[in-house]
Amino acid sequence: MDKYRIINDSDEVARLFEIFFNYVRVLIEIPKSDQEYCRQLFQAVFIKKDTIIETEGSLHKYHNFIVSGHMRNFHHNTEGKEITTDINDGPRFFTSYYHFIHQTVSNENLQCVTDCELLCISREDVEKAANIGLTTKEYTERVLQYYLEQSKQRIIDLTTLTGKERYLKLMNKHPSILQNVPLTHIASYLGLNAGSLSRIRQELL
Amino acid sequence: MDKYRIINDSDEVARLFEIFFNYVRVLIEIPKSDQEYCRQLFQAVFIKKDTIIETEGSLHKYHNFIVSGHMRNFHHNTEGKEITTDINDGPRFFTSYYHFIHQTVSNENLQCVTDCELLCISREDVEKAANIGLTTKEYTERVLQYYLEQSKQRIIDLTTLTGKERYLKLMNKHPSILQNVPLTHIASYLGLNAGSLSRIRQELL
DNA sequence: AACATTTCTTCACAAATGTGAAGTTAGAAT
DNA sequence: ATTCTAACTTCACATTTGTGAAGAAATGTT
Repeated sequence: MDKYRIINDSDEVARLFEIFFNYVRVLIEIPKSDQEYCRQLFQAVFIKKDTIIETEGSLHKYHNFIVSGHMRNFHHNTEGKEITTDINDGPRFFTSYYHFIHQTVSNENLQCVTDCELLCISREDVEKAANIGLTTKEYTERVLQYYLEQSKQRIIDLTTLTGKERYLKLMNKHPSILQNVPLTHIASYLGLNAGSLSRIRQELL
Repeated sequence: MDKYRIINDSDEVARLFEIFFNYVRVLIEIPKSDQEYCRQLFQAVFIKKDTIIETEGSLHKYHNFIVSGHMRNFHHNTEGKEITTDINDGPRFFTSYYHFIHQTVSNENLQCVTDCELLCISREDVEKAANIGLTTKEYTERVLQYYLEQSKQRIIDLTTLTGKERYLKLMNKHPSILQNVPLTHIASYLGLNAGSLSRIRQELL
């Protein structure tokens, strides 16, 4: 079975875009004409569990929107250990922002932890859309700001909360992550040892 | 003695702007005409040690550039405890980015920890400059991106390094912070208890 | 079903960090 | 100089987290 599969069925594609526009609408209203253009630029794909869609040491080509499923962002530290820096579920954009913006060789990997339905747009098409004067630019700014706000909160959590508190917070905000993503990755994301996380979970029973 | 003092002496002002443009030049080249306009928009001020220039519960009015001195960003958590989220020395921009952009009531305080020389521009003037088509907008984006990159690295450090390693890293990158900022604030910034930081310092002797 | 692989848990011990009180030092204020 | 306050250290003890090995459980593969 293939790891990638382009979704062609028009009903399926329509369903994905409906979720996409519902998500985007919260941040910014998109005119009908722009929506039509989006349907041309984004490609709908199904990606199998565990597939890595962008790898370290390369230029990341796509800006990805998770319609359904779970993804993580990870890299290898100097000792070769995997460090998971981000985990999220759809619907939501999920990209290695810094490298996508700077067009520098990335040191990060984007992996679909579960089966995923994605809407992907290439870097060039993002720019094409921005040049035509679509609402893209404004939207990109908001996505960046949202990401910044998330990072800020995460720093506060890491400096002020205990491991147990961070775990509970994640459990409350994203219960589906706990049910779908291996605890090894969650431990790394929370800044905990796998064994320590296991102990924390035990204490909560 | 006043806490704020507008710097009028033209030689002094010239010195501050020289440092400012030298800093900015690294990220983006500013045309002479724009530089002249900057001199009109930014105000040079001297601010005394310990003065808080923007407070929580208000709209932050200025975008601040530290020419010399040390500043910190802090807020109070639900238990009323001070949490220091950012510390830096000049030359460098230092602002509560999220709230400045969103123009929402801030929950953060900006404090000059030592005597500071600042160049400050009001929110309205930033927009004014952007509308006139100055290089401002592009520059603001880069500042934001830089801030994002910093946040990302800080998250990695908090999840993967021990307290001692984080302390050493700060010591190497910003030795002047250790000599000028109270350890209480540095401990909070590093996510450590003041006593623990003291112990770590002792072990390094 | 049988096997292999990954994920998760458990354990005992080590190391790191938190806590609050007490004491010391250093600076600021008068 | 004296006093006052804030900053820093120190200590003993509690709590949290790390570590690596071993085993149990779950999942995937053939």
